Amino acid sequence: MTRIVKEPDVRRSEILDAAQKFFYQKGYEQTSIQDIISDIGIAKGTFYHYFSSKLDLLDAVIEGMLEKILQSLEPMVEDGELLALEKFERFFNHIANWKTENRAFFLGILNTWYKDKNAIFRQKVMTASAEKTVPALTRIIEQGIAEGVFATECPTEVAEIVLQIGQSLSNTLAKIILNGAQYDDSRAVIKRKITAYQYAIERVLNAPPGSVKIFDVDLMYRWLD
Amino acid sequence: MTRIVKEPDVRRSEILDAAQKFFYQKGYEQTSIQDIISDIGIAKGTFYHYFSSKLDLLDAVIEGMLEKILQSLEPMVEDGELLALEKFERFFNHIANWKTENRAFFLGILNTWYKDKNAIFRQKVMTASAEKTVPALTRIIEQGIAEGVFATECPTEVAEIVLQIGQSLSNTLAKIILNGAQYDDSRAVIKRKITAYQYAIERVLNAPPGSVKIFDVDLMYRWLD
DNA sequence: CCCAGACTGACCGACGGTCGGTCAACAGAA
DNA sequence: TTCTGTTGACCGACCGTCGGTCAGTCTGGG
Repeated sequence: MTRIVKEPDVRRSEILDAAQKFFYQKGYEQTSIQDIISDIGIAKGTFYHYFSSKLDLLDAVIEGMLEKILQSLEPMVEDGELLALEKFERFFNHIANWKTENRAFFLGILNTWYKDKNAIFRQKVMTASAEKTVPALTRIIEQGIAEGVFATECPTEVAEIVLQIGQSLSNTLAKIILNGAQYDDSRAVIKRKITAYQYAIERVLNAPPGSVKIFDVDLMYRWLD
Repeated sequence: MTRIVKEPDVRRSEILDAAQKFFYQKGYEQTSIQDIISDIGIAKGTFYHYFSSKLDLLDAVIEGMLEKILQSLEPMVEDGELLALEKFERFFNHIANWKTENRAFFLGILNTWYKDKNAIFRQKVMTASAEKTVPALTRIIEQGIAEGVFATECPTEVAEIVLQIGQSLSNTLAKIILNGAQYDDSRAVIKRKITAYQYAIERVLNAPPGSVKIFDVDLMYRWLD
């Protein structure tokens, strides 16, 4: 076959982009390296010239995904004008909005995402995003303590727990949406879950009752179709 | 080869037991069906006579694991004498003690358990144990509300969150133990994590400060060797 | 005697990963 | 300028392993 040489950075990005596409489409396990190299037209050996293993590729893909989100989050966290509660709200809304903007895309992903076989991908993304996000959230919490709206002696640990609760809520809601068509009371369930989880976050932060408004119930309703 | 016929239940248990053994030893992904059938001396076809797939086997193994624990937990939950706070404490200590009793066994598992490749197993056990445990914990929380020590309008959701925080703490501690030898301040970190996570659970339950004593710091120290 | 169903193991396709080798670009010596 | 050695991007046949299939064999209870 004709031999095509490209800049290593370009090649690497090609592989990464194709991989990300397939991981979203079919999940990590279900995507074969053959899928990726056929798609962009390179040989098996070329792939292994850039990545030492399939797991290595997965790590690189996830790193790339998170880098984008973190960069878009950073200026808001560093903003000197915003109050901690506002930052806290935007922090979570940022992700929710991003998901909503790519609604069709995410609905397509949802099924793949929660397949048993996709556990590695799901789990890696969750722990990686938690790890990468904790420092920023910790700073927001510390600011909140200084402003007197939060109260904790362990901001980092509270950040970990808050993120955990948030992820847990996301998972719960996602599963409701997946089975949503089956039940009439989906709306009620969603509302109760959001209220309860949000309240729990408030409690963990020792924030004044009703001060934490992180999740938009109406926004979530719109996913039920 | 000589043909050996056994009672279906016996055969099934044989497979289940061997599978569990290997899953603990090598993890789910790293265990091949060949490993299992070689160990107990049956043919490939026999395996697929009892289980439709490797994933089906995994589900069965996990179900078996959880059934044992839940059964040993049930009488305590139903006990009419115990206070909710006592039940709550025992609920979590039961698991911690079980792990401590099988210390050597668990230390051996730890490495396997947190391997990337073992994500499916880990994740399935965690979600399954959460799902199976929520009802019992919900009842304890409801009892606590009746006794005036807890306060929530959504006991089930709080149960979910509490378990989530507990699992999160377990994971954090396990990772500290795994890398424990590297750091001097492991003890301090463990203490801070336990304190913070336990306090968070207290807050979520709206329990009186210091009333929830779920995790034993000294017990955890002993894992550092 | 017969047959449901427990049991067998050769076989299959797909997959992750390896390896010997090709070839263009380039640097520096002649 | 021309020759030559080195580098590293690229190629694809090949390998071992794995989950899963299937046509067929054996056997105990009715």
